[in-house]
Amino acid sequence: MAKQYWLFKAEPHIYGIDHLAAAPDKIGRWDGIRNYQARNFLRDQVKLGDEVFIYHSSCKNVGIVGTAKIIKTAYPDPTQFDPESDYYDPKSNRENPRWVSVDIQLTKIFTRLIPLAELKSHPALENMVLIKQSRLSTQPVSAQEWSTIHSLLK
DNA sequence: GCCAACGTTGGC
DNA sequence: GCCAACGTTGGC
Repeated sequence: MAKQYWLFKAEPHIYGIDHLAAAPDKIGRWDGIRNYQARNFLRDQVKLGDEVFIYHSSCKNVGIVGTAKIIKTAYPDPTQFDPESDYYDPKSNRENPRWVSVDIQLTKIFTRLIPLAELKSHPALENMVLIKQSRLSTQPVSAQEWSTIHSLLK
């Protein structure tokens, strides 16, 4: 199956591209996803080698800040079992975990943040899930959108 | 901080 | 299964 592209949202003050850049081998666990639609993408469709835009949300400068690749596909998100975690889910259990994580490795920090407003104003991006459905934290990106967004950096 | 959009919960 | 109430996301 062909490589697919994704967009993952993060609140940079909690876990953003800087955290990923500072991690050993620039590898991080993408956890804390607690929305079924977003979970289903992670669990059922995200594959090894797929590429991902990292998007910063709920902050002063919202937009795409870089890219990463999938280095480990879905496995149970350990934070759901940890009562100390903000992402603890008492209704989940180890026999039948409700939530999953994937591991990603940073591939590029963009030379500039591409603001949401710029994405919204670009005609070729008007059908992006990001723009059509604003409240989805992991979402597919088409190959054309992937390429268009990279062209904005030049 | 406001508020629109939308997901979740729970009574019936 | 419906739907009102409530909670969360996320841009501005």
